Amino acid sequence: MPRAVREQQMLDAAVRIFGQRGYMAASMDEIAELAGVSKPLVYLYLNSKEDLFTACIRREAAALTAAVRAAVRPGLTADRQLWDGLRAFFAHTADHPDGWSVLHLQARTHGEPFVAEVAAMRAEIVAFVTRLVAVAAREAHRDPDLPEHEVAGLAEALVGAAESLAAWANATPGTTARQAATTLMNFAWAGLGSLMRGQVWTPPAEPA
Amino acid sequence: MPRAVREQQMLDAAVRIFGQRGYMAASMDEIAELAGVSKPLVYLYLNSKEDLFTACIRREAAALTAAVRAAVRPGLTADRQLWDGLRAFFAHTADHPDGWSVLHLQARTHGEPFVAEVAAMRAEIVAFVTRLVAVAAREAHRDPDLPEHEVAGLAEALVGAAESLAAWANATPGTTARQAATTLMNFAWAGLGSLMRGQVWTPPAEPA
Amino acid sequence: MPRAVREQQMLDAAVRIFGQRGYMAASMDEIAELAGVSKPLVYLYLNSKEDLFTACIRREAAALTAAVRAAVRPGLTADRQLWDGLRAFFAHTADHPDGWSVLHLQARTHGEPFVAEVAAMRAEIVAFVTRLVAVAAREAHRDPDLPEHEVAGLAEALVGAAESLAAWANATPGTTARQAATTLMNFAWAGLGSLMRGQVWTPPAEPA
Amino acid sequence: MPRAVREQQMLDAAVRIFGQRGYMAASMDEIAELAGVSKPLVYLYLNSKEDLFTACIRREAAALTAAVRAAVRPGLTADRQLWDGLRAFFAHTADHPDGWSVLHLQARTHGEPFVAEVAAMRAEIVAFVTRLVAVAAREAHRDPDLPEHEVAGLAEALVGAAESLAAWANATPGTTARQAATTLMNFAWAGLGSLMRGQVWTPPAEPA
DNA sequence: GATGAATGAGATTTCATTCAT
DNA sequence: AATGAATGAAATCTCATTCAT
Repeated sequence: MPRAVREQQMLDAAVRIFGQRGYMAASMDEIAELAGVSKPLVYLYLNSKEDLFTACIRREAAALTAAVRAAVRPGLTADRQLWDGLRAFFAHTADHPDGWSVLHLQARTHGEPFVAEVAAMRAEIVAFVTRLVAVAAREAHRDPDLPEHEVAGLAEALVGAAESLAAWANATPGTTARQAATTLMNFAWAGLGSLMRGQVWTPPAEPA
Repeated sequence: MPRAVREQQMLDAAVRIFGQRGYMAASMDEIAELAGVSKPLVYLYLNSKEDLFTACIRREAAALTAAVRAAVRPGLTADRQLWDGLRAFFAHTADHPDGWSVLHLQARTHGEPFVAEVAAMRAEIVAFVTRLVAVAAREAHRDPDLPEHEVAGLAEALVGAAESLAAWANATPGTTARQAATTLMNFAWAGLGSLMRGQVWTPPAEPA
Repeated sequence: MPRAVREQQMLDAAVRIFGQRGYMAASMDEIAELAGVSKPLVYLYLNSKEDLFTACIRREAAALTAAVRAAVRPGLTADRQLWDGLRAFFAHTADHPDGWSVLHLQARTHGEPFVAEVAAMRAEIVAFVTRLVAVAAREAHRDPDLPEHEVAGLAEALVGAAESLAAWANATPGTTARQAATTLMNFAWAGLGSLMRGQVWTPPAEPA
Repeated sequence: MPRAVREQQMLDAAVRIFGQRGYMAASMDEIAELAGVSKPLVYLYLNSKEDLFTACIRREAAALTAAVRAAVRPGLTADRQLWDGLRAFFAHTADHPDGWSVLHLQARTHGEPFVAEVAAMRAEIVAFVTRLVAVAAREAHRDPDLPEHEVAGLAEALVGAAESLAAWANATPGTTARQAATTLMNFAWAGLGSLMRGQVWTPPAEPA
């Protein structure tokens, strides 16, 4: 059996085990067994547990961003782009729960190298959302512009909300990607719209 | 030295080590050493690594919910309650990064018993937020009511956004709890307000 | 059982196994079994295979130099000091063949850290012999002095001859430490004496 | 490429790796790679790691003895034969450090089969030196003859001194084969000469 | 003649956990 | 109440060796 095929089988198995058990609790024995190969072969192809985990992160991150990118058509309006992207995001995470667990849970809890790996992907998504918010602001002729730091915070909040809803949708039976996306669009787009019209929420004055 | 004090010292050490290394990478040796006691004593008081971790989760969850509860005054308006709660949340997570790491990262990545433990706390917070959304709907005389499933999704999204902002605020120097809360209120309250006024975002029709 | 005692038992076992099998072929399992303890205890006390081997080298080197030093009385003539030292050397290596194997064979074949460790001991012995040669030269009123580089080479040769004879004596039944020492003294002291009297061996001229 | 050539390339690589890493630390992978062939080919030609190491020992031993033998002309005086042999020995070991490491260090530290292999070569050299000592005794008309056991010990000591000086000369920059040979001749030949004239070193009487 | 693919066995090391005192 | 001493079990990783082609 050619090497490339075997390697994908190993990554499949590794994503499943890492996603369910976590990085440290996963054992190379178990991964090799699930992949249907011997342990030395895993080491021959993937070098070490750390490299194997990194390879999983990269593959799953690439798959997720590819799915989102494929769904978004740059010519459309900002809200339509966001809607399409969100649906693709929720659909992909629902279809690949172990991959999503690797990216969202496992990779972020096990030390710098992995955190950096997944942070790169997340930064890409946050940048995409930030771009959409800016486009929306332009479309709404907002004046003056939103401060940059504020935009970053908003994008961060939106992405966090999406991540959280992905887990919730997966755990709540009968919740489709379409519904999750609708909920988030209702929540976010109206909020953004209000912001664009200058309707900010003013915090109460601090007591002396 | 009385037992209760020793036990708290052990939990302090355990939260620090678990929060920084993760559940599996943390060693009982290191925890005992940091607590300044011998390992058998840790076992005498806390039984096992699993029990010790569970005790950590419970203590940190109780501390976080207590901090939020103490900040919220039931008599005030819904937005004021949410604002006060968010500020308390961001302040507490910023002040107890290891405890927050245990709750938000570690406990959710290491198997059922711990996931269930932290899910209970999260459910409590989501219920609190859900109550606030319902109150807001009543205050806005919204008619007809938002469907229950939709409210749950909104609360979930809001909590997720808050969790995400907590991590972002901790990682971005110069971002205070007050700023994080303001950003989130701007994002969320305006969105909720629009929703209350019936301004929903309508998804495009599916292609046949 | 107190720690110090157990540690010596482990070193005894380790010297035996290392001496017979070599550093790499020796397994920690075998050493632990011979010492009558579990493997983790060996690691608890001695840290690692490398540290354990280093500890063996140090202990055996200290024992050998102590034996030689104890036998030499500084007040006596140079030839008497050499004779006493050699007898102690041959006796000790005959009594501790595994220790001698560790020092002479194993430590010198397994990488820098160990080579350096045993080189320190050897340097001490070579220095002692060099001192004796210098004393002998003074006693013989040799004039002019032997060049320094030449003295170093002589000491090196003498120590090498002794090391070689130690192995030979151990492998040849019926050869006592006294006999080995006599052979070497006959060989070396006469040679030194001739040198002192200026009877050098002159190499033939090189052909052009 | 003809088999004999390939085999020599493999042995070249093996001697280098064995000489630098030691028998156990050397991996067949590395040897095959350095030889520029695949691992199965090494097994096809040389059978096993043990056989490969044995082949290395035999080749290097043959090369060393051949070099010495080629330098010695039987018709000359005993001291001239010794001098020529020593110079060839020091030159060869300096030119082939990995081969010398295999013979002098590695082969003697890794169990019976290899020890026996190299002992055979050493015995040949000792026999050659023994013959020279006997010739020298005849030339000096010594009477009575040196006891056989004593001659064996002297030859052993001389060979050991040479081995030791070889390592010393290699490690001391600026020391040529000629210088090492001169040092050893001065040390040894004068000693032998004295012995031949009956000037033995008499050990002190044992105390009761 | 030559190799890519594959593995059984065993190496060092770590860790949660328990006695005896 | 507290601990020094000790271990069974399992982790990652390496290596000599063999097929099928």
